Amino acid sequence: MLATAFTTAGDLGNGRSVLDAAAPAARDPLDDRLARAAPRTIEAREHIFCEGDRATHVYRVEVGHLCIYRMMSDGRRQVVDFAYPGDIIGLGALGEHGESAQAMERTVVRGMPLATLRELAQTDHRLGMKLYEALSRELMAARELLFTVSQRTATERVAAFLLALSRRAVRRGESATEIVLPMTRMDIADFLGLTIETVSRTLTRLRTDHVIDLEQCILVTICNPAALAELAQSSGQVGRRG
Amino acid sequence: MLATAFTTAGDLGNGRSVLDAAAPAARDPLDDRLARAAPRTIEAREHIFCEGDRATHVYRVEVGHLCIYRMMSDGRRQVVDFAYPGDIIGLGALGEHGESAQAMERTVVRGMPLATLRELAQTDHRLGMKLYEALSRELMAARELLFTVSQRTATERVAAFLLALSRRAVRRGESATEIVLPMTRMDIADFLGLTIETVSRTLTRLRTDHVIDLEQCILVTICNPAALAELAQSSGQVGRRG
DNA sequence: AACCGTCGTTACACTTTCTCACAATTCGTA
DNA sequence: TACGAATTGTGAGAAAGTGTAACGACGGTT
Repeated sequence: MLATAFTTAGDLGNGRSVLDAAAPAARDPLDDRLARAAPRTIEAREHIFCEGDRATHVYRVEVGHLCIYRMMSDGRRQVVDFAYPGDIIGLGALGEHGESAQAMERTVVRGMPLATLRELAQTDHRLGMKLYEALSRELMAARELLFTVSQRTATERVAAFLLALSRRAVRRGESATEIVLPMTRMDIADFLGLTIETVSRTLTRLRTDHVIDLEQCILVTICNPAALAELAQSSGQVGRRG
Repeated sequence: MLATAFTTAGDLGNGRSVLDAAAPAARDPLDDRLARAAPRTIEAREHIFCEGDRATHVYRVEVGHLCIYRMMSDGRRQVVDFAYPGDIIGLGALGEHGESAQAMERTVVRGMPLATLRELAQTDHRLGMKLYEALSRELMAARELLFTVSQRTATERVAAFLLALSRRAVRRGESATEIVLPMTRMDIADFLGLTIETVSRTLTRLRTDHVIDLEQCILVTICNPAALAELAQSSGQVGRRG
């Protein structure tokens, strides 16, 4: 499912998608191989791999959700991405992993040894290109997130985040307006470069403004997608060059 | 020079370097090819390519400096990287460029058509791997910058930025303490997610604290590298989890 | 069922950074 | 060399987001 491995981060943007075109539904050697791989179950809060671990496999998420993050020595954390079913993780690692991958709930993945992947890529140039493209897409996603975190206000970030999850849900054939947040407020905060309080406050304000509805902290209903999109773009102006 | 194409962004971190090991000085087919390519001169403020342009070449900087950035519809800008001599740019682009590349002064690059690159990569797997690695390194760099912008204070960001430039200068055989800033304050601000005023103020404070010395806005002398490194790590604490 | 720990929400004081205004400096050009 | 334009530096007030703390809701355990 490389073609569908768009990341949350990549979707934070303004809808522009450099690489959207030409996503062939053709059989994928990586897909085939992964389908035959043995599934592996990770319990909630456990890690598939950690920062600094030797990179041995790439994984595809089958069931559940993962949080991909990096830690700083003083405890500050940057969530780099959330992995959903169909997403491939561990692609960028050379030698050792630069991030940790933690299951947010009980999660099932299928893994494929890097050595095998390398062999396959050498014989099948199409696969090689696909890997390159997937990595390139991750780079785009990282820069999109960088943009969001660096230039946007708290409201814009949260709104963009919800819209990203919405688009992603649609891509999986789920509802665009009923969004499940499998991650904690802390995860969201560390993803968007905010504090949990600000995330909470912002979500509350979106609710009182009737842009979204919140149930049990986990289920978000987008009541006013247009307003949400508006907020994601330019909040109440902001930015010296607004 | 793929092996030396570490980016400013990638150096912002705490010195950890996932990929430092095994940088073979061996002949590189990409290098060979680029060395034979015709040089192209770009005047100050002109672009090699712009966001949305069809990606046709990868380029290696020979002389001068480039600013790689993305624009948002409302004018906000995110500088993604600064390219120095030896750096390769345009690697991640698939189809069309996701960023613009602007010369900060008169700059010379050598370009290589993507088609040629693709051909070479198909026959030479070593090159294919190198390209993949270079892209992976760019991803790491992007995430490092994300971390910096997302989690660090203004002082930490500026300090980390100066240290990154210093390391980079060393790598090119230049002085570690005498740093030239070929970019404007605006470029730095848009790189670090700050305003020019904050960048200016922060630099001034570093100077009054005798951590650095400033001459002509462009030449920075690091007087106290240890203090600068200290500031880059954890400023005066800050961060709820400090 | 009561307890405990975790997570999320809310309020308020506080800090950092931003915005705006203007002075000083630098650079390019005449 | 002098001028004008652009860039950079500085200060004061405003705004956004943070830190702290208290409280409530939820889920698992005994």
